[in-house]
Amino acid sequence: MTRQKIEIKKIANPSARQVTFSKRRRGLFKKAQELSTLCDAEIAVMVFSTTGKLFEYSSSRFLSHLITLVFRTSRVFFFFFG
Amino acid sequence: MTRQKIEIKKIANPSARQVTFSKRRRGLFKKAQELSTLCDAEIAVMVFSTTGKLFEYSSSRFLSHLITLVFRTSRVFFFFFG
DNA sequence: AACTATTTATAAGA
DNA sequence: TTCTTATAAATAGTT
Repeated sequence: MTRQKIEIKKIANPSARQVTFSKRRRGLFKKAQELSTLCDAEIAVMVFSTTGKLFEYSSSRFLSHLITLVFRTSRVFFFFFG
Repeated sequence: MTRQKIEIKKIANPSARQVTFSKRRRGLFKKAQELSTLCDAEIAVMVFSTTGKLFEYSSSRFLSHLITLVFRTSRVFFFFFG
C-alpha cells in the first residue's frame, strides 16, 4: 500500500505483523468512527489478536440499537455480566 | 478526503448520506478483512443504518474466539436463536 | 454505476 | 515505539 504494494496474506515475520496489527487496528477504528458520524450509523468492531486479546470500538448508542433488533426479531439475546 | 476535504459530521443531505454510507461501509469491511488476513486476527463488524438495517462482517473463526473469551472470563453470556 | 482529482492510510525506513 | 515520507488505497464530487 505504500513504499511498496503488499499482498494480502498473513505477514510471516511476527514483529512486522505486530506493527501492522497496531497501525491497521487504529485505522479500522478511525474509519468506523468516521462512518458512524458521517452517516449517523451505530457501529461496533471487535478484534481478537492472535494471542486472544480483545480490542473493541463501539459508537455510543450501538447497544440500544442492538437491543431494539433483538426485540423486533427475537433472533438474538445477549446477556452481559461484569 | 478527495476532490475536497470534508468535515467529519453528519451529512445533511439524505441521498448524499446514503451514497457515502454505501461506499464507506464497503471500505470498512474491506479494511477489516485485510487486517484479519494480514495479522491472523479474528474480527467482527456490525453496522446499523439509520433505518435500523443491520450489515455485518466477520472473519471465519470469530465466533469460536468469542466463545473462548466467554468461558475464560465469565464476562459475557449470549444465546442465539434462529 | 463509473470516473478522477485529491485526500487519507500506510509500508518501509530512520 | 514514535516519526517521517514515498506511494498505494480510499473516496468526494462529478458525470
